[in-house]
Amino acid sequence: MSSTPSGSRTYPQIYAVVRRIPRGRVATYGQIARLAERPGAARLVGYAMHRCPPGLPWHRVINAGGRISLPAGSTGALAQRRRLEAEGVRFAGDRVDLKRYGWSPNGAPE
DNA sequence: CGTGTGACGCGAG
DNA sequence: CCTCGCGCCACAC
Repeated sequence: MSSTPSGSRTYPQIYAVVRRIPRGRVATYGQIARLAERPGAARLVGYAMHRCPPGLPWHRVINAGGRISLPAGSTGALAQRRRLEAEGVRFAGDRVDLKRYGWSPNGAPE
């Protein structure tokens, strides 16, 4: 237990965390990495998201700056923003207020 | 079986 | 506000 040989479990773990993000809320890569028991591996989350399987609310994952990481103007970025707005997430310019829409893994029911 | 790399994070200048 | 650089880990070639 203490040493969770997550090893190859890392990806599934990341996906599991992303799936837990409630609708209308967003989580940052670093936060997900931490919840996936891989603190500091934010890049891994990004890597995992790049390979995200279908059915995953990948659009609820943004960077710590509250911005969409995908290249601005790219199809993915536009799709992500559109989905978030469809869930009630408002954008301040090209940024999201994490204080307001940031997901609290501890108990914050929406 | 080694190297590079990437939807990141953050301190410093 | 910006840029620069290091750390980080699994996966692709």
